[in-house]
Amino acid sequence: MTKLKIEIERIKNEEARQVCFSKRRPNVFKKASELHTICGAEVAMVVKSPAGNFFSFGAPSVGSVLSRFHATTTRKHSTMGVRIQHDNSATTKLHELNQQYIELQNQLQAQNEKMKALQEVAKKESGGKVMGWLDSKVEELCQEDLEEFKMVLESLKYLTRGIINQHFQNYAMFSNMLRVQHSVTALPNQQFLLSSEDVKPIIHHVPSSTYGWNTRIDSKPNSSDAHVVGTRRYFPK
Amino acid sequence: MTKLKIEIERIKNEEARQVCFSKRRPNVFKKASELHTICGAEVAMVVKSPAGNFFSFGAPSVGSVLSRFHATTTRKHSTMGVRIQHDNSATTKLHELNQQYIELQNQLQAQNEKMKALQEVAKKESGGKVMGWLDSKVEELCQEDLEEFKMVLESLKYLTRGIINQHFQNYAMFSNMLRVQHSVTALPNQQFLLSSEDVKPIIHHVPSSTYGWNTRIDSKPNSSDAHVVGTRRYFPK
DNA sequence: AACTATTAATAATT
DNA sequence: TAATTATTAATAGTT
Repeated sequence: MTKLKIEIERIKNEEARQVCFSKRRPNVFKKASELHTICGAEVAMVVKSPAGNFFSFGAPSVGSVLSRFHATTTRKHSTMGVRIQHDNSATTKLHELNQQYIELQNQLQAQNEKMKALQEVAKKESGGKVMGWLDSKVEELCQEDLEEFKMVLESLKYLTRGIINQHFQNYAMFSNMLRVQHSVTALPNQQFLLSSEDVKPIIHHVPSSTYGWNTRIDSKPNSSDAHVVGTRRYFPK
Repeated sequence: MTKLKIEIERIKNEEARQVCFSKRRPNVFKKASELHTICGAEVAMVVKSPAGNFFSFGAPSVGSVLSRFHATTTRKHSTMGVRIQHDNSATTKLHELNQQYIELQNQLQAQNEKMKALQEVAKKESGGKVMGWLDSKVEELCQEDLEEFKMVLESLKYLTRGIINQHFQNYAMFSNMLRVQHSVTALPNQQFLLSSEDVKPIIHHVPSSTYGWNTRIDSKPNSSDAHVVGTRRYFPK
């Protein structure tokens, strides 16, 4: 993202990782804060540093946001509703869940890989104008068949080049020549309706405490990444 | 922060505020995701949009981070409403896994529901109106069902091919009559207008670099924020 | 910890 | 609306 674009992947060197965290964390909080101030959104954020220290940010407060989030989500699914069995059954259940969990993760990972492949296709298909607006969205698209999608992209590129407009223009021109009353504007607009169902919420339990703005919660009183919130320098232009 | 530096203060115009939120929110989640992937930090984030919709992001999961945060903070701040005792590692691990498992399930479920939305579109919008699907929130549609998606793609291809064919047919007809080459650029531009309404968009993004996710959770299926999506004009190049 | 050369984010505009 | 663009903000590598 700067000086050199880096891959979004784990930094292997531990110290460098910690440094990067210390640089980035305040900015994420800052963005979250701005989202609150500028847009009026409520935000709750908890971050655990690679060193194991907790940081939190909440506006108006972590607790208020989370409790409302919890109240909203628990209506449909209750995380806590799944009772935790003790000891014997716990171990068994753990094993089961672990299997299912791994399986689900694999599915998701597979999808992510497909997405990446899609991105590759999209990048190679550079050119058309429609491609431009498709491009950004493709990054977030999930689907199965690369080849088919490629074909669609190709088709869309033709559309981009104005074939639809040319079609209507030629049609109008042709009509004029024949002295027939025809206008492109007489063509009915096409309107579409998209409807969709509500998404089932993600589940989690909700602490109810309230924290102020920018808090670091020390599990250990040490900490190299102990400083709070962004240092920012402004240079004369 | 661009074009013109703006003050960090509440945007008064409601629509503009919502627009700003829609632009900024994904970036904040992205930053949070990167903090996890690059630095190995754990992140939990809950955002309530100005319209009242909840979004969440968690890596490795909202629940796992919050429960650990909770476990840490409860020892120091006794104001916590929910107290979780982790007696043994198996039980603790089970709880975390359970939460992650449920979240993953929900994510997959959401994807299936998106698929349903896609199906609806595919069924209602036969032939030419598939463009409406493209015109709308494509980026928010992820799905599993290959067959159904194929249907949409086929329709799209059909549409495209149809228009192109018509274009060429008319062009050929016109050219034959005049026996001259002509340029469409000599004609005033016509605009082909597609519009679509999106009653209730589903949002579910999976950052490709992590197994974190963010979700919009609808607290009420009403929709004060139901809004028209995508009037799109296609211009000749 | 400070410094830029770059990339990323985004406010305003179209 | 969504795409574009002119700026500002964030930051990776360096000092």
